[in-house]
Amino acid sequence: MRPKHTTLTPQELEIMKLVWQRETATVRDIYEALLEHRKIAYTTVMTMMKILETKGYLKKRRQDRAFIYRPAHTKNQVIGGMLREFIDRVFNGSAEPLLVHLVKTRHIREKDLHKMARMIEEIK
Amino acid sequence: MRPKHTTLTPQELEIMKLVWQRETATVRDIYEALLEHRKIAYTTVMTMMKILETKGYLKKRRQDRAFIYRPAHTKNQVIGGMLREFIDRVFNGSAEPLLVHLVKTRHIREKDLHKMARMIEEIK
DNA sequence: CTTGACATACGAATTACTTAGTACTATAAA
DNA sequence: TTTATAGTACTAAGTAATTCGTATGTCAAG
Repeated sequence: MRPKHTTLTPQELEIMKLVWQRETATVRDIYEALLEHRKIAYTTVMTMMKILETKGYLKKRRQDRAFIYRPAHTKNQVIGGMLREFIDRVFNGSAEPLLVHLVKTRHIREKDLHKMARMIEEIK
Repeated sequence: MRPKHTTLTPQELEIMKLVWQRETATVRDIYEALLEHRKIAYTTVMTMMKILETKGYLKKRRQDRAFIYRPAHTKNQVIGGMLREFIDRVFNGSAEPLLVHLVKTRHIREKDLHKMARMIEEIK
């Protein structure tokens, strides 16, 4: 059976970001990183990481007593998928109105656009 | 008390889009529009629109027997807020990596970037 | 006046998300 | 060997999101 949609929820994404930073991580690693910013229980982190494994975002492997987790996909793959889903849902699939928003709300500046134009030149 | 976060969920957004298109709408209007694409109960739509009113996205006014709903905020305001929230959550607040994604995945084309550059010129 | 159509009000059921407690196991230190 | 520590497994509970059913009221047509 297909794993449905299973998009990353906010808390799941927060954990994934930490794992991507590290390439590899234990529950304790992530637990301690999260603790810097907010109160959370160790078992909560464990549950989340187990869910992430079930959803196919993390792979685990036993090392001594603990599990070592690593990302199943690159950050670019996953973030790219989230971006596509967002554009589909909010902008009906076309990126141009998104860009209009970025420009009009000054989220993006002229010099960044120029930087992008240069980037396109390099790609092709 | 502050209204918490109350971001638009996917189904709520779907309804809001239809109301924005119409400026003003009854439950029946939206119900019939949604029916074109999927099976849904009239009361489901009613509940959703009531929630949208509670969250402050819709305003209602009685006309004869039925309520007439209208948007409490413009589409640009709300979509802009969603975009900002997305950028914060996924890209830690900076729009530039988002742009990089758009370019690399060919979601956005060179000519659109040029169009944007021209738009910036007009703004300032 | 009765009845059918159409509206709201209320509430319930299901699923997903988020958090965390308790029980159990294995290792390492005393 | 006993015990403290650090790990997993299992379970539960609360809230939000999504869907829809039943009860009820009102108006208009017959």
